[in-house]
Amino acid sequence: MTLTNREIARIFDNIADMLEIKGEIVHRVLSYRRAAEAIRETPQDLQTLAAEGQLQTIPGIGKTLAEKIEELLERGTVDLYERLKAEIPLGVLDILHISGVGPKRAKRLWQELGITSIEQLEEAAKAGKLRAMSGMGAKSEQRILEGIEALRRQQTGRTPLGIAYPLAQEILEYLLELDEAKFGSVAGSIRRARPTIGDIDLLIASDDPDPIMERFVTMSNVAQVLDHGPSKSSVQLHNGMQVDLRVLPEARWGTALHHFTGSQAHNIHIRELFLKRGLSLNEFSLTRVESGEEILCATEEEVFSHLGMPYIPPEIREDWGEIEAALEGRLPKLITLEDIHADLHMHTTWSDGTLSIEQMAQAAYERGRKFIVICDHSYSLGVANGLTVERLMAQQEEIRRVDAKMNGKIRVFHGTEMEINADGTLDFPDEVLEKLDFVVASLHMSLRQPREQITARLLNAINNPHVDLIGHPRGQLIPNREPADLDMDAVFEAAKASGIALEINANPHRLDLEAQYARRAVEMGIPLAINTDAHRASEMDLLFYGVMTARRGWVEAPSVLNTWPLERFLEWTHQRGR
DNA sequence: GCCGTTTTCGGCCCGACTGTTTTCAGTCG
Repeated sequence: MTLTNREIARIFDNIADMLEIKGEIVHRVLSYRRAAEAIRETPQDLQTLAAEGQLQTIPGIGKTLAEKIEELLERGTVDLYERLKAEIPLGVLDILHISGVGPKRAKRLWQELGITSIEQLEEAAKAGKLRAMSGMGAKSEQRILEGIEALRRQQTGRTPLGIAYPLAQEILEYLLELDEAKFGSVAGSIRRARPTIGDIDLLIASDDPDPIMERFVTMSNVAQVLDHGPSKSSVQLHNGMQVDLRVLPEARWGTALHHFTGSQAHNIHIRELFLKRGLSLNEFSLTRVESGEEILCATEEEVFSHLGMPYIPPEIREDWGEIEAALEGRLPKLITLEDIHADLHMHTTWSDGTLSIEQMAQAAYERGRKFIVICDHSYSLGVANGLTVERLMAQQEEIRRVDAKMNGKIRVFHGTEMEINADGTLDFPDEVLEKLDFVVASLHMSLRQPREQITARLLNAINNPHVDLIGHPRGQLIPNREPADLDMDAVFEAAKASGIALEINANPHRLDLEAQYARRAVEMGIPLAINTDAHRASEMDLLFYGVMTARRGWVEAPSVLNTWPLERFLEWTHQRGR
């Protein structure tokens, strides 16, 4: 059983933590952390890359780490890790996750008090044993206990974007009600549209921060105030989420928003470029290193312009090549919400939706869609009241009737979201599929099959000439269900060969394909579709999550079926054998 | 441990808040 990318990343993170506790130089530690992060973001399997000798093409992976990855793939572990584990109990690493405990304290707690678990630490803190250590007092003890509580409130590590984003907007709007607050923005990973969010970052422009900070730390949903200063405050909410608020003067907005949007890797790269030009960048300004002269930037555009760059959209600020692209004038023209005028995957009461065909058509029309495809489930998905062939054909009559009734305001087409069964078979035979306007095929069941089996299932659907689109290809549910163990390289190769499209499912619980896979699909010339998979009218409003995900994947409008004029869309489905 | 339009060796982004340190270390983002 070879290790997955995620498991290898986790081992590198553990190695980084242990090296840090040992007091290893910080840059060696950071190398492991950066490598772990890069591995998590890599859409290809490390195994494949290793076989091709391509591991060092991953940024942050050099000769040494490439060898360690190869050893991990072969043996399941690596000498360094084994030696470190023999030296430092793994429980000490758990303690590191407590807010207020870093490597230095974790090491002293372990070595001076023999504490190797969160439970032991809690017991010692409650017994007042921590204050015996130099540099630790009663307040530190209390803070650690609060940190343990905070960790327990935080049940799952990261929060889905679909929960964090509306919450962040709500808090921001509440704070902006104050006259002292001129304007504000959500920043951090929400602004970059990461599918899951660690904490909420908010930024407000003001010359008088105190009342804003006061309103922030006294919000009714605050469980605990973590920091409370004039420029930065942090709280933890009752739901476990941490929210950071920064307040800065309007004249410094550009540098501030850029700084707090990140990513950290992007910021570091940008700052290095500035340093080479004799400029130091922080959240307040640019500073000429020699003269100390300050240059204020009120907009992000100004920040980039001082490097001779165009504006880089936040969704692609991950140091995945956007800085080089900006310098060379080849930034993508990212797709926008306005580019989309069709939705090719939605449900009705015929299967598990809540509205009739006509109601969904009307709701889509009200949201400016020019055409939609009704794709209800097929019969093998019994829990969703999937359609038999007979009901499917009856549905077609109803769809034709509604399409006629809409009188050209919006076109309504007939499709299916056909089940790809556990044995790889499809629910409808070719002669049925031929009668439909559009065919989506999706995996819902037996998602934990071994890689070869589940990949073969999906390839069977991809290779069927009547299937136009694979719905939510990897089958993940954010935050709790991992994607299926698919050989994505094989999936992309097959999709390329068959000319099929792949979906970016806009529902924030799915966001599937994720950005890095969407980017790879586009690079290979595979068309995409961004669909809401709506089961009710309100879910049509989640389309922007799909668009943000696409933007993260450097996707441009021409690659996306939903941006095409109707004639071109119909032509494309025709060419696919209809 | 990575990496190279100043470098294959010697660098590696930058600042806020807290607590207990009488001048700063630790932690965090």
